Amino acid sequence: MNDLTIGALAKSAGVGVETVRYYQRRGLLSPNGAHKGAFRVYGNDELARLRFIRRAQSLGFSLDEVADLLALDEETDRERARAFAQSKIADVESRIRQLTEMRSALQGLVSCCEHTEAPAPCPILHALANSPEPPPAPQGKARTRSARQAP
Amino acid sequence: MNDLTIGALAKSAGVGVETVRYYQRRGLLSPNGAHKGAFRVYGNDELARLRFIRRAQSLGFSLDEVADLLALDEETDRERARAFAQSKIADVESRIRQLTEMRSALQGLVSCCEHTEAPAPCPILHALANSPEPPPAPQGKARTRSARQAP
DNA sequence: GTTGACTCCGTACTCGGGTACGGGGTCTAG
DNA sequence: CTAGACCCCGTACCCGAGTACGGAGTCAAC
Repeated sequence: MNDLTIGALAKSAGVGVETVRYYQRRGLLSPNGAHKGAFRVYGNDELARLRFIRRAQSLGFSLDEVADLLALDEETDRERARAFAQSKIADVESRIRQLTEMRSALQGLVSCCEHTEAPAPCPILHALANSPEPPPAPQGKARTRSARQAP
Repeated sequence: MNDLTIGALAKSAGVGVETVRYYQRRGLLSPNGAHKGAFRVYGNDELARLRFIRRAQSLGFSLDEVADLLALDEETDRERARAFAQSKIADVESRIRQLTEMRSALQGLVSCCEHTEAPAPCPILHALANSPEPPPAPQGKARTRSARQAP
């Protein structure tokens, strides 16, 4: 049974110590368990759980959703898990559609810009200033952070 | 010259009053201008500017980027505007790629689930618990708020 | 002349997923 | 036995784009 300190656990899962502690605060990992001396030690089960969290996250599940996933039972909750995944697919697809629309609007502006002659006002800025389109909905950014650790 | 109060301006652009004031604080709209009595009045130029902001935002530009766009000159900054739009396209495309990967991973899980017989443990939860994949990078959500106003 | 809707201004809070900091305690190698 | 690395715990802060709230002033209509 390999006993990991929080630092070793974090490193094995590719996250920071603070992140582990944050997951504990959120209730995704249990904060009380075996101690060796004054320090808590973590086993393979907890490492697996931590990796589960990261995998689910990388598939687009929020930490709240990950908590729900963790509460499912591998034996009896197949239906629920599948429904969950399917609704997440729908979710992802709608975000893809939105982005695709944004891209084509932007491409429209750029190609318009490329086809107008030099001494004309910028068609992109002009379109932004005067476009007849209704201003629909802005959207947040999907920032992608990568590797943590090792400063 | 139609003079709008802040509330009328906001409504014409489909945003909330607080949003207008927020843009003023961010320097996207000027906070000092004509007054009629004790209240500030806004003209068509300011309405146009506000709509510009929303349109750019809906194309994926952050408010900081919108500020840069607003600083461009329609006559002399065509190059810059086009480069800006092009880099935003690249941006959007990379988000699309990410989401597409997420979708196919999810679809893999679901179809695997559909092809295994009933009395087996849930393949989705199982995969999340044991997948060999390296846990790469999670990603933030592109939440899409829509119309504001009208509570 | 008062009611109700609106404006002004400032500060503080929201959400999500962490990161940073600081003062202590502890563990281990040299 | 001491230095340096690590742990514990709590609190506060970051980002982006707003939203909420509260007190005070003001305006238009009835």
